[in-house]
Amino acid sequence: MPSRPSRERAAKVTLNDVAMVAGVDRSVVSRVINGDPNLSVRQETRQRVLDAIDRLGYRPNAAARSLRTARAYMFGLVIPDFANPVYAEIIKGAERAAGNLGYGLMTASSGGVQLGLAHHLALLGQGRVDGLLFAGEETGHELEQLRTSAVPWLLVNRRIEGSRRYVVLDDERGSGLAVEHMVALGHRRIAHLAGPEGADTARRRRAGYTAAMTEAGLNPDPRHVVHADYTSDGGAAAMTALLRIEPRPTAVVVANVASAVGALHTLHEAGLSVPGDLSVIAIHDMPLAGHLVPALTTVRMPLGRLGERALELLATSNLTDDITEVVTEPVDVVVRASTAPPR
Amino acid sequence: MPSRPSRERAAKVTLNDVAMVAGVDRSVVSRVINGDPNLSVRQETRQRVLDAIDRLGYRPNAAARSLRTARAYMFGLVIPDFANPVYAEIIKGAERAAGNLGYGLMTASSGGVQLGLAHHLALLGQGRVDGLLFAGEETGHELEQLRTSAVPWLLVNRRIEGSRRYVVLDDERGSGLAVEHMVALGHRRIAHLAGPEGADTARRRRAGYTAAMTEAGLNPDPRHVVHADYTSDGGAAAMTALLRIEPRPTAVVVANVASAVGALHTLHEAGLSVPGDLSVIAIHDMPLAGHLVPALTTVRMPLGRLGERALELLATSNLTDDITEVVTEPVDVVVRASTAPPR
DNA sequence: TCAAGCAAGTCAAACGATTGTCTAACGAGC
DNA sequence: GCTCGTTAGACAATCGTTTGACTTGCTTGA
Repeated sequence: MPSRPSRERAAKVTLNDVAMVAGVDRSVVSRVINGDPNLSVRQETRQRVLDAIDRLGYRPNAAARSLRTARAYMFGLVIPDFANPVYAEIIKGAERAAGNLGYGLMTASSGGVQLGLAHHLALLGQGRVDGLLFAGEETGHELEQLRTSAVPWLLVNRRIEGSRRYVVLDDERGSGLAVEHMVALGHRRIAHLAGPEGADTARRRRAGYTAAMTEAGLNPDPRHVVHADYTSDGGAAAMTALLRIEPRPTAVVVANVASAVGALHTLHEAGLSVPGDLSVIAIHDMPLAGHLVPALTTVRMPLGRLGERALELLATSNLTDDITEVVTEPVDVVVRASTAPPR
Repeated sequence: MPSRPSRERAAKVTLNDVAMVAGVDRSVVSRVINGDPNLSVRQETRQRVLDAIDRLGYRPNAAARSLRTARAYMFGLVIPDFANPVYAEIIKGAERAAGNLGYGLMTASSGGVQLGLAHHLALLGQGRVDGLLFAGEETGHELEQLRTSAVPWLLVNRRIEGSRRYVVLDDERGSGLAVEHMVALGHRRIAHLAGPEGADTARRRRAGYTAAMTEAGLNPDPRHVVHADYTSDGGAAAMTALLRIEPRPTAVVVANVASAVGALHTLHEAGLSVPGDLSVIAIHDMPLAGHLVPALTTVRMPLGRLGERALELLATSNLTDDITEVVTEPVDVVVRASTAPPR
């Protein structure tokens, strides 16, 4: 009868221990575990090995395995801030893709600890992960360090000057659709509450806004573009600034949901009705949007797919390959209650 | 002049390579890097070593180091869902604490991939991390597996039957304060929009609600306690149910912010005013709360401190120690616009 | 002059797993 | 009875670091 009884101590059990108990060489145990096709064993021996593993509660040592095989079966993802729900979607997508490939994914944030990229590279060094995804706010200067690193890396959701390894979304199209939605409703004075001036995503969304305005035959008033920092506070402040402009815009395309939350709050405080006095649309969709007051119309971007694709590319690329991909999957407008024709 | 020029290839550089270039034994390089006090070396030699490291772009191999020292200088944290902002605060706290101790923290989610704890244990096995924090939704059954694991672990923000290793917040006090706030405003029919029935945090918050109601001489109507699942959708549905009760409560203590978002939305749809018709307070504070419409009164709980403390305890505990700590740090009411005296 | 002491390193054995190469035993075929 | 081919597993090198023990050549004190 196979030994079902409780496994033993939590002490360190190695391949050698298992081999002793099973009465075989440790190489046999290793091959049994890994299903090595070169191994031939009797069924009975194999069972002895499996029983020993079970009874001792053996767990392979990841460090030893990584050292020997030069693979960690683990990828890393560095994001700026866990509180930003945009990254949650990206992480989920990347985790899904990693799981499908039989890998794990570990995420760390660069924002909290002010130690920067160098810290992460030191920690993640070699041997800990097989590749690194950066969805962060690293400067070009910091990325310089990546060049001397032996682990494959890839920028997610942002490009950086001089880098030829990135995956991004079609942000131009995202804000373009937002503008088109407003235009279709009959708006002509459409403002843009943009992201931080330095950010690549903000730049691309702004470009999409401008292009779509021009395409619609509207000449965007330069005062109608204000920058915020992708936070609720920033969005609130920027909206306050927008409200001072005469004539006031009748619609605003907000660069992300967090800013839109702040913007809606400002409008409420100012006694303005949405969408009565002003229509609001934001880039990126997420569950929160549907529950805001009023429910927020958004442009749904394939953030999960972005994370997924980034990981796939990372897993299959050489360190020296160029990777410059735009994930164009579905981008569409989710119409809710915050947009309507102008009065 | 020290060699400033560009570092070289991204190929694999080992301690041996550095030793060759510097003309010393690899043990010297190792000791220089790690600041071994037993080493005595001439300043000039040390500099040769440092130059070689710099020139070759050497980065220590984490796997080899972990294998040899049996320490990974890395902790792991498993959460159920990155989209839940409550965990963001916990993660940040834990990352901070890890950084202070010279460790890294890697976070993974258990929810996305439906592989469960076993998968994570296999991946994180031995040698990859020095300890594991679980802020998740593991069942007691799953935790059984932890018992055979050699890596120290700790439950965060939840207890589980039979486990003596956890850190939690004072959730009783949190919802107690919420009730007291409502009572102080003059409310008497105070409902509780609770969390999922099975969840430990929900149970404790509910207990705090009941105790505070009793303490205030109010006999809580059992129909005034409804359960939701900590999501916006759940909160919306539960609020709908609450509104059907006669006489209607004048105040509601919501178990978390996500549910409160859904609840506010339901109230808005129902044409009820907050706080005019109903006052709303939620457990946990976060930036979003201040920007909702209306701005949400909350009970601020020290989530960051919880993560921080959990990591500290994990780092300093033996696998066999009991750890049963309640983080009681500041818990206070953040008054915003969603609560007022009853009409 | 000699031993002791110190400075400046060197040597080599681990850590735990993987994997290419070997070997012993056995049965089949002639 | 002998060779050959399999089967079933054993052997041992290796991955890159760390670290206790050891060596070598000087200096110093008596």
